[in-house]
Amino acid sequence: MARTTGSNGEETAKRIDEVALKLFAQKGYAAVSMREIAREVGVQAGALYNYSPNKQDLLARLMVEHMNDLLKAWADLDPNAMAPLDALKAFVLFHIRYHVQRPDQVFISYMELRNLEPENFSKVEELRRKYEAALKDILKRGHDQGQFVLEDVHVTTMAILAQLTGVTTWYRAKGRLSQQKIEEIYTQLVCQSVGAQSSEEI
Amino acid sequence: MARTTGSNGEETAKRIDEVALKLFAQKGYAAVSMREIAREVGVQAGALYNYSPNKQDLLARLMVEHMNDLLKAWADLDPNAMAPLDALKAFVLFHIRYHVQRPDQVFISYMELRNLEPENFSKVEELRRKYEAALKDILKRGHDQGQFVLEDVHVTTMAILAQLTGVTTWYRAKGRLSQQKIEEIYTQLVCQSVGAQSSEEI
DNA sequence: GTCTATAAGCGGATAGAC
DNA sequence: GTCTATCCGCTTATAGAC
Repeated sequence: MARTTGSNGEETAKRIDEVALKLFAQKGYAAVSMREIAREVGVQAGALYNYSPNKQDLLARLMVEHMNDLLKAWADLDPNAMAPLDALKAFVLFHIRYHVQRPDQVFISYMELRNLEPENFSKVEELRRKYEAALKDILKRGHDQGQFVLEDVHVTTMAILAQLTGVTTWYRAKGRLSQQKIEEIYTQLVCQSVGAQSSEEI
Repeated sequence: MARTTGSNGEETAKRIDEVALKLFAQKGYAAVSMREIAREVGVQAGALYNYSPNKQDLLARLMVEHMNDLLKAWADLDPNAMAPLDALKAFVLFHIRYHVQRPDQVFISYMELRNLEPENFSKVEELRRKYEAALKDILKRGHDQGQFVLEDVHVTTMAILAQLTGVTTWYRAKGRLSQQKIEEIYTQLVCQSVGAQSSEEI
């Protein structure tokens, strides 16, 4: 079993993150032991501590990195240049596609918040708020310009986010509906929910 | 500390459920120990096993009882007698009010599913599907009668449920908005999302 | 960078006294 | 019905050899 020769730090680091992510998403942070992660990576438990000072840091790092990636990916679309309705549609598509491609990252970043120690919680929460603000800005712009019919920007933001994030709980690649079809359904649903047309004026 | 005299089985049973529910919701099932539950109840850990054969059963019982209560409460409203739009509004109000009154029960019944052993999971899942079917039936009736504009009954059901359940993640009794105001916002949002008017024809 | 070995403690669960 | 005491496996994390 000992494979000191041929060991490869970078490869191990990558595998630890992959394995930890998968197991945390599957069973929950508290239910997964460092030994279990190590076993699946193919190293002994002690070796994990070359990459994270402790279990908590491993979780926090996964979550922070995910949130940063998410924010960057959204910012790369340059959404501020879009009209509110276009931006809203872009957000719906972006959010669903991001979920479908990285279900585990998205899942733990919502589910494992309560297992973060206060300091780490604050970091992740700040990034989460930034992501929420992305949708909030779109709704605010659309509301201010009279294009969206909604009662409260904040509540509507939270409602739409919960709705979109919920896709992870039931989406399966081999399911009844194609991903594209699901995107269409959600686009229509969200546009309708803010009183806008999803597919007119093409 | 020993208080054998004056012990009271029924009272203890109730307190165990209350405490376990609170702690499971706060920290997650796997992160809560039987000792911690016992401490908060005011008994020794061994005493808990007079009420549940093991920790898993304690969780499963809380979840099954909650789902049964939820289904009964909804059925008591006699929703089948209502027109689709009225039934949809009733569902929105019911779901939000139920969440706000029993946030912990609702929370664990969604979050702790993955910590249930297969047999218990099946039981809870069946009850969950029944609850989902309640909303699904409303949407189907409204769609069949041409009152709702929606692409897919199942996906729309899951989307609305996720949206409504999401209220627990941010609702606070002392928050900016009254519960009634939040109910209004969600009613409008949901009605709009299925292409129906929330407040016309009164 | 990884291993083995181990520290130090907490986990679920049980037995038997009262 | 509750307590005390206990079994024993598993937990995170560290130390030091290679």
